[in-house]
This record gives sequence, structure tokens and C-alpha cells, in this order.
Amino acid sequence: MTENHALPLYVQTAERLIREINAGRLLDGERLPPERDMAQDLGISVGTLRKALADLTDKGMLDRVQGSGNYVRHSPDATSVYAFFRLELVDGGGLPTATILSVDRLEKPNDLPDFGASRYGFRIRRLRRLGGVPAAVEEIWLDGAAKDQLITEDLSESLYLYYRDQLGLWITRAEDSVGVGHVPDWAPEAFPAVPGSVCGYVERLSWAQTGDNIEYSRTWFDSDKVRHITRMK
Amino acid sequence: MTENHALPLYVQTAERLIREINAGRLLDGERLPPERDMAQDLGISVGTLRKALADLTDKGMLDRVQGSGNYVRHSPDATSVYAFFRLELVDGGGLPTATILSVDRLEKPNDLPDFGASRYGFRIRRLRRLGGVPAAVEEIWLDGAAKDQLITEDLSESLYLYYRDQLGLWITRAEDSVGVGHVPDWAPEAFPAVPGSVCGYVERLSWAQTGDNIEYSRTWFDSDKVRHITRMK
DNA sequence: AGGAATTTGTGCGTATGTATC
DNA sequence: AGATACATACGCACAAATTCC
Repeated sequence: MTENHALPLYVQTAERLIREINAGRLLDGERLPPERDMAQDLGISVGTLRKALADLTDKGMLDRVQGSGNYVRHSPDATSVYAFFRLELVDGGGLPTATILSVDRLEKPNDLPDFGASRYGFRIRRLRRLGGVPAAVEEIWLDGAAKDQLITEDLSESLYLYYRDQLGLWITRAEDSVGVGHVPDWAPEAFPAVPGSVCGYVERLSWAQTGDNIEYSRTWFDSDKVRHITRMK
Repeated sequence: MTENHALPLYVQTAERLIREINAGRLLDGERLPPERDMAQDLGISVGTLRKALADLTDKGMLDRVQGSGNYVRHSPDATSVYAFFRLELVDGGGLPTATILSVDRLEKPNDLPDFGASRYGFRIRRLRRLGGVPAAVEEIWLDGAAKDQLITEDLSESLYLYYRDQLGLWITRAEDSVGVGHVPDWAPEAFPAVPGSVCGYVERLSWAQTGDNIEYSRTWFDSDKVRHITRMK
């Protein structure tokens, strides 16, 4: 009995191309070789390659132009659903940055929803800024199974990039639940809203390409300055 | 010169199946015939049919189960982006209903964002319930160019169905902006939150399949009972 | 301007794998 | 275990859009 646990060839191919693009070996705007040539180089049929390319197109990482060619689109976050879920200043604009407040490995508290396989999780608390202005405080729970240790210095400004580059995980599905909350008591003084006061509140569950539900996060945002935006197509 | 203005066969096939489903000739949960049989009936190849079925799956109108069959899913709004943007009771469950409070044709006020072509718009105010419980009040602005007149009796519970069946428009893109607001002074007494008190707030811009930005809406929801949910894949 | 070459899009057929019944 | 049905993969022919000479 010859069991085949490998992913379908077109999925492997799509992921391979995504890695090439993310690693910068395929640049933004670059035109790929003709499909027939690519397929031959990869040792697969044109149809299989086309299915992989269609996947990338869906993800917004590729433009396919009949009669012309396939063109790479590599905007920094086009690969993530986070491109569609984000905080924005009411006035618009403002570069996002984040300061880590704390990182701890803890047993998951009971008030967290079920997510991930481990009893433990990493709790990351951050202060997020938009254009330098403190905009939100955030508590992220990363499932303990994702990594043994997590060192503050390792974490990049973008957790998405950290997941992808250090853990080999990327978020492909997310579910947001938005309402009104109260600023948590651990919010730093830099955050203008007083602990306990009313503010916007987002809960998010995120799933990686593996299908695992690896992350749960809560964000409290200053509703006077910030909006939570979603675009759907 | 014989120009061919027809859409691709797989698109025609997908649209044909969508019409069959919307017309109720294919019922929810119904299993389609095997792909080979269907393809033969339709006079097309299996590959072409599969492409059409994949389209329907993307749209959430079909479940494809290997080894079993293709199953129709006909939830009333599965075809709309509104399937992904919605209010839910914190406790879960609850059928959505809506009561029209007022319908007026007005000049668009200045505090509305730019949307649609007309100077005028229809303002629809509704009280929305979930499982009978008043959950939100809503003000919807439909661009005046969409219709000459709008009669309260014409409006169905689901504005989405009204747009689709009466106006020939369906929403294919939307952008939500969520924050904290204050209950408007026109909120009916049935709505439990007091006018002026703090509540959840959603602004939405919606685009039809024509590419036109036809609708702008504002929703104030009772944050104690209701959450605004978004799912993204 | 126009035609040839290139490149992706569409459509068909077939063989084999894998999940379900 | 066998039959059924969808999933994957390959290859080919022609159409349509673009590019280049």
C-alpha cells in the first residue's frame, strides 16, 4: 500500500512561488516566464501550474494578462487577510508601529475561547501607534504549540512577518467580532484613554494555512481617533 | 469577421446554475447529479462543468464532497457579501428581522460621504431585531439614481433581496468602519438603549456589481447584546 | 498600418488517486 | 470489498489579447 501524505502538486507549487516572492527572489512587477517554460522547468504540466497561478491571483499576489504574461504583485501585506482587517486613523493615513509591553508563556485562562492544541499560550501585550499616535492596546495569545520559546527581541514590529519568517505560518482566515469594551487596567500611560473608560473593542480568531487556529487576540482602541476597517470583495 | 460576444461557457454554466438555485428549482441541501451525467446533459465537458461548480463553491452556494456529491446551499444571502458582515447576538443564534421606521427621498446631507451619482437619496430607517430582540437601529441611504420612487410596502425584510429582485442590483463589495457611537435621537422606544448613550457603531459603503457605489449605511447597535462579526478567508 | 509571433484563456478528453457509500 | 463520485494531473487544440517587427 503506497499512501500519499503529500499536498497536491498545485498547492506545493503555489506555496513554492509564494516563498519565492516573499523571499524577494521574485520582485514586484516582475514578469514570470511563459507558462509552458515554467511548467517544464518545474517538471509539471501547464494545467497544474495554471491552477497554482490562479491561487496566487486569488491571493492578490499575481496579475495575469492574456497575451502578455504573469506579473508579480508584492505589496508587503497583500498576502495576509490583515490587509483587509485593520485600524485606521479617522483622519486617514499614519504608519503603523507597535511597542511590545510584555511577553509571557502562561497557561491559557478560562475566559479565552477554545483555540489551538496546547494548554499553554504566549501572551503578548503591545501598544500600537498610527503615525506615532498611540491608537490601541492589544493582547495577543499565540498557541503554545507554535513554538517552545518566544524572546521579545525576536519579535518584529509586524507579528505577521514573525509568524511567516520565523514560524513558517501565515494567516489565511480570520474572524473578527467588534463591539464596545473598557480599557484594560494594564494599559500604559501613553495610551490616552483612562483604564476602565469606554472604547472600541475587537476580538479576533486567526487560522494559519495549516488550518490550525493558532491565535486569539483582543484589541482595545481609542474610538475618538481610530476606526476598525474591513474591506470585502 | 465573426466576433464572439458570448461569455465563456463555464461562466454561462455557473450563471445558469445560480439562476436555477435562486428560482428554487434546485433546493437547499439537494444533491446534484454526478458530474459526468450533468456534463452530458448540459452538452459540455466535465472539466468545464467543474470550473463552473468551483465558482459556485467560491460563492458559498455549493458544497462539494469528494466521494459523495455536490450539494446545493441556498441560504437567502449566501450570494452577498452581507453573509460575511453581520450582527450576531453575543449568546449566538436568533433570526434577523427588520421593521421599517421611515422612508424618505431627500437631498443628501453634507455629513454623508461621497457616494452615488445623484444629489438625492432615499433614507430608510429601520429597527433590526435578532430573535425578536431589538438589536440595532439603522439608517440606510440608497442613491437616488437607483430608482425614481420607493414605496414602503415594496421593501422586503431583506433589503438585499429587494435590490436584487426589484432593482437588478446586488452588492459585491463593501467597506465597513466600526467604532463607538451614540444612539440617535430618532431611535424608537423599543430600542432599549437611551438616545445619546454609548453604543457600537458601523458605517458601511456598498458597491453593486455594476461597480457603482450605491449605498451608504449607519448602524447603531446595542453592544451589550450584539456583536458585529466579520469572517474573512 | 498590418501581419506574424508570443502568451494566456477556454474547452475537451483521459487516466489515476482518494474519499464515501 | 466493491461501486460510485469527486480530486488531481496530464496533454492537446484552438481562441483571444498583446507585443513586436
